[in-house]
Amino acid sequence: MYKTHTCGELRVVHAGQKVTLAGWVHRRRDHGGVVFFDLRDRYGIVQITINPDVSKETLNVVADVRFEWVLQIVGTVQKRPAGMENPNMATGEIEVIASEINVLNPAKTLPFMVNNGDTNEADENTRLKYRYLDLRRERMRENIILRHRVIKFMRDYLDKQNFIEIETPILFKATPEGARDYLVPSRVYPGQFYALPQSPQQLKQLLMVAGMDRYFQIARCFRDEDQRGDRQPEFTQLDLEMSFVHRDDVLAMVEGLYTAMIPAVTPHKKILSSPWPVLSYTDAIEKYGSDKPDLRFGMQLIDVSDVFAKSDFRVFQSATEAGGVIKCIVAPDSADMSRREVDELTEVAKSFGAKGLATLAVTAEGPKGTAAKFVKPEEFEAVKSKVGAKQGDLILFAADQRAVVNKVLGGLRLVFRDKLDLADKDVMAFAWVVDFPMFEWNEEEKKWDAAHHPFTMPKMEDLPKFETNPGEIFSDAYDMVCNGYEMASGSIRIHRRDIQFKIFQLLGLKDEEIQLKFGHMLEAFEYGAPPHGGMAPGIDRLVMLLADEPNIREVIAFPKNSGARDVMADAPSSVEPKQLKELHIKIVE
RNA sequence: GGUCCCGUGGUGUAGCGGUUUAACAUGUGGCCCUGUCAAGGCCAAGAUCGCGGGUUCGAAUCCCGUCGGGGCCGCCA
Repeated sequence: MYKTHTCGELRVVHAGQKVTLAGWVHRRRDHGGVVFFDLRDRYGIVQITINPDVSKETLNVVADVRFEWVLQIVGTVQKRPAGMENPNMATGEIEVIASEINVLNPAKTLPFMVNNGDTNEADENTRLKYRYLDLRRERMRENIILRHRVIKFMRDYLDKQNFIEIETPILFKATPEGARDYLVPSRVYPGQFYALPQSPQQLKQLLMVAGMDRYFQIARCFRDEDQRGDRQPEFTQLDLEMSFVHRDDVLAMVEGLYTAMIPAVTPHKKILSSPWPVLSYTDAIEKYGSDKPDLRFGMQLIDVSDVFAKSDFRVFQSATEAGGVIKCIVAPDSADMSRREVDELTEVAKSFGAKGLATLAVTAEGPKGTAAKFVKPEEFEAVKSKVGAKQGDLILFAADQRAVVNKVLGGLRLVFRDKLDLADKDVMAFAWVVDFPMFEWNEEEKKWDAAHHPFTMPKMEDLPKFETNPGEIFSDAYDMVCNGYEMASGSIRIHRRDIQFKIFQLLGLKDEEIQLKFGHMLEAFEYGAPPHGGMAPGIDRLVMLLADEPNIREVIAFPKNSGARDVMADAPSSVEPKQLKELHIKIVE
């Protein structure tokens, strides 16, 4: 070993000991005669003191030393002289008086500073290009360590619950449904491809058929879709599956895991309510305008169609006549919002599909806002009392088809959350959303899509609707949500061949196609498949929330940028013609 | 695919039609300094303002295009 101790562990009890340390030069303070520098490793920072009275030689060595040089120090731990302690440092009561310094490796001038906390943070592309330097920063190091603790806790907890960790293949089979696959060409079979798994869904179900009973995996998943702050081309899920369970058994298991984990890994985070609230999908959409509601604050959507049933306001009239609804949210203390701010909100509303945005400000002089002159006094009073608006509040209306109204107001609700700082970042508002529709109508392709995935068990009592109205079939799917993010998604699965076959047919797959793509699943269900279900909590998003980070790139060691590029290694990149030839691939310009 | 925002020394910002030879901080180089901890002091180097075109007597500044980055919508079984 190059060292006897880590930089973070030395305390007064070590005083008098001769130690050897190795690490990076975090800062240096050169007084000409005496020189201090802070040596850093993963475990902390310690002050090294070069005193010419102790060793003239070390002073010469250290003259050239700059930021991020890698040094080995031999020295003696000393309690600092009275008044020289640094209470801001864990090791601030001691210092190491160097007797010998070895330069293990010098460093060029850095493209950005790694020792200045979050001030002057470099452009993200620069950080990603030099990710190995970026990861030296305290914030990144803490995020990566937190991520490790989360995964370690999950492994230990699930192990105690009789789960076993099983690896599944990364090279698997393309699926026609769902996200775009990342394909891997086969050298051995010209024109054929593996696909990287969008999730180990099929494999974990087959492990249940195999009698493994309780499976989990820290699973990498790949989806070739456009990026977001909370979406990467490859991401990590805690994939798990259980046999002989009903929905509530799965929920209880995962809720138990998270309820135990949060205080253990991030004691400062508070879980809003325990047990977690359970919302139906329909309730979530109607009350919060989202299937992943942020429950840290109110501002629920309120249906005021009845209040404006006889309204003279054209916008309201035409919405109700077309079979739509009028709903609103109440923004507290926002009546004095400027015209410009309201215009901005209107733009936001339009981006979610609204044709416009009507507002009513409750002021001392009566109603103000874009809808004020169209609303009768009795309507104003009625809506005020129905939504509980008080003076100073701003009521925002959306009038359109129900789905549009919910989406628009749901979006605006989150804008006000951020604008008015309504949500405490240290609160984790976990909840379950249950009873999802089984299918969604795909208007573009004029066919039914699976709302969750095609292996989800429909509600048994809805089975007769297969022939009549598939849109009214609900499923045993469930989501875990927290603070406006979908944190996990799962379902009770189909374990019967006949039901599974029917689902595929309804999704528009031809019989031969079903056999070709999913024959292995159907066949497996004929050899004694147990009832089973599971879910897959996202690890990146969870760590992002726990670390108070604004996007998941900050909790992934080597993430892609929003264009799905690795800017450090510069991938994807061209390959040698020889490689292409072996893979039987020709590039078409 | 659509839309909005951002590109100024190595890094982070200011400047937003004319005393700007583009300012400040930090970093870099040099000198001074034996108790600092974001050490301090003095000096110096370092940016044709992403790129291309246009408007103008004059463009970092206004307009158009393009490239790069980020957010949102679509997409994400």
